[in-house]
Amino acid sequence: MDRPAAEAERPAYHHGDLRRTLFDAAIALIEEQQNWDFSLRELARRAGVSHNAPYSHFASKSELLAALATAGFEMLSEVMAQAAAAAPGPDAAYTAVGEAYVRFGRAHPGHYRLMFRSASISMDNSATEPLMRAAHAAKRVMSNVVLEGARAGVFAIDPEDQAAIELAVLGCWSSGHGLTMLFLDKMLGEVSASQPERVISKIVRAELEGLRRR
Amino acid sequence: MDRPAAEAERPAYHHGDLRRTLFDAAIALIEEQQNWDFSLRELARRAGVSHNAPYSHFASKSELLAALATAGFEMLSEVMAQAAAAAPGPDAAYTAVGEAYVRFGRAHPGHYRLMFRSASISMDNSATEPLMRAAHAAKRVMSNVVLEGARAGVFAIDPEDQAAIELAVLGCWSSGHGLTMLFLDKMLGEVSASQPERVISKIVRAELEGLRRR
DNA sequence: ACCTGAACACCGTTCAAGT
DNA sequence: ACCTGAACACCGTTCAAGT
Repeated sequence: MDRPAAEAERPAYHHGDLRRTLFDAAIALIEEQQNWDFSLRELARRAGVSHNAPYSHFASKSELLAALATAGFEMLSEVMAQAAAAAPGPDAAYTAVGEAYVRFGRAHPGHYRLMFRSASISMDNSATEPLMRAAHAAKRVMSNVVLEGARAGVFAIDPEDQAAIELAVLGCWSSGHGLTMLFLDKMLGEVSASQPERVISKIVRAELEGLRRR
Repeated sequence: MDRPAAEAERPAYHHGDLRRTLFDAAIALIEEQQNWDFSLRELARRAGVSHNAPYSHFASKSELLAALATAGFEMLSEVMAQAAAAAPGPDAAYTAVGEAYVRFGRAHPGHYRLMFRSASISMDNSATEPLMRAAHAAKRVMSNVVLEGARAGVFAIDPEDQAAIELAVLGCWSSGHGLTMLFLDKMLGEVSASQPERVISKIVRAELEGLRRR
C-alpha cells in the first residue's frame, strides 16, 4: 500500500534499473514542485526502495542534482541543434534556436532552473566536470549559429574576431536566458504573460536585428 | 561561548530589536552562502536567542524570505532611480540604469537571486502583496527611463503605445537580468568573466542601440 | 554489487509555559 | 508582547549488516 504499483513488476531485492528510476522520479518531483527541495527519502519512497538505496547510485543529493543538470544541458543542446539544422539560413536558424531555447525553459521550469543553479552549486563533487562540459556544449550550439551568420555575411560581425563573436553570443544568451527566467519567475505583466509566443518571437527578432546591424 | 559577543550588550530577555537583528543576520547568511538554505535555528543562534524567537517576528521561514526579497526590490529601485536622476539625458540614463542594475545583482548575488525566486515561491503568505508591489515599483523605474527616451524622441518608440513600451522594457530587462544571472551562475567564459565591466557596458549599449533604432 | 535498518545530528513548526 | 523549552515529524548521511 505504501509502495507504488510499478514496483510489483520488479524483483524484490535487486531492482535492476534503480538509477534510471531514481533519475526519472527526481525529474518528475522537480517539475511538480518547481524546485529541488524534494528529499532523498521521498525519492526513495517513490521508487519503492529503502531510504538509503539512492546512495548506491549517487554519492549525495548534490551529485544527483548535478547529473540531472548535465542531462538537462544535453537535452537543450539537442533541441537547439535540431532547430538550427531545420532552418534554411542564418536568420531563420537564429530565430528558430532562440524560440526553441525559451520554449525548452518554459516546458521544463524546474529542470531549467536547476541546470543553471547547479553549475555554481556543485563546485566540489565529481559530477561537476561532465556538467561543465554539457553546459559548454550547449553554448557552442549557440555560438555556431552566430558564427554561420557571420561567415555568410548576414550578421555584421567579423567571423575571425573571436571576442566579437563571444560578445554577440553572450548578448543573445543573456536576452534569451533573462526572458526565460522572467517567465519562470512570474515576473511578466498580464499583457506579456497572456501572449507568450508573440512576446518571445518579438524579443528574439529584436536581438536578431542587433546582430544584423552590429 | 556559544553565544555571539554582541549579545552581551543587549538585555537578556526582551531583545529590543530582534526583528531587525534577524533580518540583517539573514542577509549576511544569504550573501555568505549564496543561497537561502540557512536554517532558522542557525539564524536564531547567530542572534543569540532561542530557536523559536524568530517566530515572534516572522510567521515562517518563507515569510522572512519574502520580507527580505521585498527589501531587495526596494534597494534596487533606489539604486536605479538615483542612476537615472544623475544622468543628463535619456541615453545616459539608460546606460547608467542598466549598469547600476547589473552592478547591484553582482554585489548582492544571494539577495538578488532570492528577489526573483521568491516572487514565484511565496504565492500564499501575507508577505506576498508588498513583495509584488516592490517588484512592480522596480520595473516602473525602468519603464520611466524608456518612456522618457520615447517622449524625448531619442528612442524610436511611440510613447503613447503602451504595448510597444512594455515590450521594449521587457527586452531591456531580459537582457540585463539574463546577463546578471549568467554572471552569478558562473556561466561566463574566462574572456567575459575577466573583464566584467567592459562586457556589461557593451551589452547595455547594444540594447540601447536597439531602442534608438526600433 | 546492491540494498536494508538502526543510528546521529540536524531541521521547521507547534504548543504550553514563563517574564 | 515577546521569548523559552519540550515535543513532533521530518531530514541527509554514515555504518554495519544482509542477499
